[in-house]
This record gives sequence, structure tokens and C-alpha cells, in this order.
Amino acid sequence: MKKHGRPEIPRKTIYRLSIYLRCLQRLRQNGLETVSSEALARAAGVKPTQLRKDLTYFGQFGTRGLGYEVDQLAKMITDLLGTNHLQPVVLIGVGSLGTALLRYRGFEQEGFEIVGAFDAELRRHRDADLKVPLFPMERLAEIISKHRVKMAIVSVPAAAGQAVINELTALGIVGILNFAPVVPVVPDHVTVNNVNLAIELENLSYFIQE
Amino acid sequence: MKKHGRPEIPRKTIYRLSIYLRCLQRLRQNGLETVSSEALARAAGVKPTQLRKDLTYFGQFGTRGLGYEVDQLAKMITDLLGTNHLQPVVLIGVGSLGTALLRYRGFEQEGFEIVGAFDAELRRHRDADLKVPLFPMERLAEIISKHRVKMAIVSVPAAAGQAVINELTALGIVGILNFAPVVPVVPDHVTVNNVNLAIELENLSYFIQE
DNA sequence: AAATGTGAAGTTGTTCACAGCT
DNA sequence: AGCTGTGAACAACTTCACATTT
Repeated sequence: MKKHGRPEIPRKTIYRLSIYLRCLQRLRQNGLETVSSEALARAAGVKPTQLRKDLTYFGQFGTRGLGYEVDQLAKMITDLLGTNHLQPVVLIGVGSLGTALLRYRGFEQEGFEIVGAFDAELRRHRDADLKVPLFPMERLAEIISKHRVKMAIVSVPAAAGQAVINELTALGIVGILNFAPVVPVVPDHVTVNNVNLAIELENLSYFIQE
Repeated sequence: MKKHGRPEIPRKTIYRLSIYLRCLQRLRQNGLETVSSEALARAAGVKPTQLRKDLTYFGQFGTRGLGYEVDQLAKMITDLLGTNHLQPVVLIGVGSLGTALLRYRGFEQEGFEIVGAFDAELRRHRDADLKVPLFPMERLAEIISKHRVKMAIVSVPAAAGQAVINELTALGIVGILNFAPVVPVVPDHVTVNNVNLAIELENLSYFIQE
């Protein structure tokens, strides 16, 4: 995990922005037009002061004595996160987890489109019901350039992890959601978010003892 | 996400322990018997001093002038995390993501066994190749008590999230790996690790701008 | 000589307290 | 009166510097 670009803003703040956005969307569905930092913070599971501090990294969006306009704040967060337009993504590694991720509807709902899935060995995984086109690794460069892809999801085994990540960064990918259980090394301008499901469970295991 | 039990130890330290363990396992496969904090830290992607500080929360395990014994350190971390014995887990929500998680081999490799998968509507998801037994929600209490389950994976839609989590905690579950896009409310003695794949992608989206 | 263990210093992130709008 | 915006205080975590052990 690395940060850059606007380095003075805590990464956790960016993460919480996404949570605020989800809450705002729900508030909007409920017909709310305005919300106080206290109410929004409670919905997001944080303290009101933290919400306000998070927002002030980017400017002033509220009205004192009143609160925030739901629509306006949601739009500003969307713009800020860069999710206001559809983002093309490639997925590498169509094994058990990769297939699972391809079936998962959650990504497209939030503005991401998996334009291609790649694997070193395609044969086995030709599930007819997958809507995402499958390609051999040889066509990775072509698809990335054709769709101007900047983000990738990596769900290959540990042994292949670093090599695949090297290939992706060489092809211009600058954001990687990495499920491979490795500690990836990438150039400075590339951001990696690591998700390791086994470690999350293992972590729980510690806390439930006794 | 909550902490308790041994509260003085940073949660991030516990998380890194898992990473150290993976690195140690790899070192052991390569026949290494001893490792310095510098070498292990490099493998784990942290600074040597951080590794040493992390370990001293739990005692002294190294030999000055020499380093750490790989086997011994791995065993101590395993004991500490509580992954030295097989841990039964239930999974709630056999939708696209839930099915994916059931197919994922990563959990059992690390000592977790999904003893049952549950869903409000079972019909659709009778994939013959799933090895995990599927049950209706009505049998949740029975299975949890039969296998003495303390951990659960929640992969239901947002709308069902809090209700399912309430049911689980009422049945004695104390550790939850939550994929439902909600901000869960749980009693103090319950630990929740939230994983939100859409938010991870959204977060990347911010960092790749410009 | 080599490498750990650790108090102290430094850095980062959170919360407080209250000034300032509306 | 109510609620935001923010410098200052605080807390948590990381890194340094070096004493200590083999």
C-alpha cells in the first residue's frame, strides 16, 4: 500500500469518504435533503468531529447551523474519488477466487466494468454464464491499451503474484487490487490495495480467544 | 472493527503477525533455520525495528547476534493467533460472493473449516460441486451449537446485514468477517472485520487520478 | 562483530474546545 | 440557537539511537 498524488491527506480519510458516500446515498433514497455531521457520522460509525475534519481536507461544504446538503456532498465525494465516470478494469487469475469475483455484482454497481479476465490456463474455467470475456495472457497488452485500462484486480496464486504485478505495471496499470498472498513490490507511482481473506480470518481468530 | 481481550497491543501488530507467519513458512520451505529481523522484515515489507517492536509485545524470542529461529517463531505466532487448531466457521449468504468464498481454497489452507453455509433462499444455489453443506437459516442454531462455532462469514446483501449479524451474536458468535456493505452494530465482546470490495476499488480510483 | 530489545523522540491520526457563520 | 470549521491537545503508532547480549 502506497500513497502519493495528494500526500497530505490520510489514507483512512479517503477510505471513510467511501463510507460517507454510501450513507448519503441511503439518506437520499429516504428523501432526506440535508443532514448534520452528527447524524451522518452516526450512520457511518464515526465521531462527528472526525467527519468534519475529514471533509475540511477538501474544502467547506456545510452550512453552519444547518448541516450538509445530501446531494451536493454526495456529488463532491464522487468527483473527488473519481467514480463519476465508468472505470474499466482487468482481472488476472480466473481460479476459484477470481471466478467468484467475476460473478460478484458489487463492482459494476459502483461504476467499475471488468472489460476482460485473463489466465495463464484458460481451458477449465469456461463457465458459460460469465458475462466477462476471457482472454489468454498474451492478449493483455492489447485489451489494456484498447480500453485505456488503468486498474487491475489480481487473484492469482502466490507464486505468480509478483510476476503478474510486474507485467501489469509495465503495461501502464497504476492501481492494483491485490488478492494474491504476497507482499508486492511496485514503482512509486503505482498504488496497491492488498486484501488477504485468510489473514482477515486469522486476525479474528486472535480476538475471539478467551 | 473493535478490539478487546489484550487491548494494549495495536491491532496493526496482530495483522502484521499474520504476514510474518506467511514469510516464515516460506523461509522454512527454503530450508532456512534462522533469520534476522532485517531479512524477515524485508520479506514482510516493514522496517526491522517495527518487526522487533511487534514481537516484544509478546516476549523475547530472538538471540542477540544471531536472529530468530524460524520454527520456534512460527510456532509462537501460530499459538498466539490461535490458529494451531482447526477452527469451525459458518457462512451466511450464498449469493454470488458467498458462493465464490465457498469455492475459495484459501481458508482451509490456514486452518479454517466452513462447517455449513446458510441462506434464506436455498433453491438456486445447489451447485453440485460445492463441498460445504448448505442449510436453511432455520438450522443455524443447531449447527452452531453442534460444532461449537465461534466465527462467521457474512456475505448477505446490505438490507439483511444487520439482522443476520444480530442473529449470529445472539447465537454466541464472537468473531465476524463481514462482507455486507453495512456499518454493523455489535455488542462489545464481539469482533467484526469488515471487508468491502467495492470500497477497495473506489479507494484505488482516488489514487490513480492524475 | 552482529543483531536483539527498548526507552525516547518523532510522526501520524483523532478528539476536544470553542470561535465563527447563518 | 444550532451546527460547522479548525487550531490545539491528545492518543496511537512508528522510527531512532543505543545499551545489551551472544
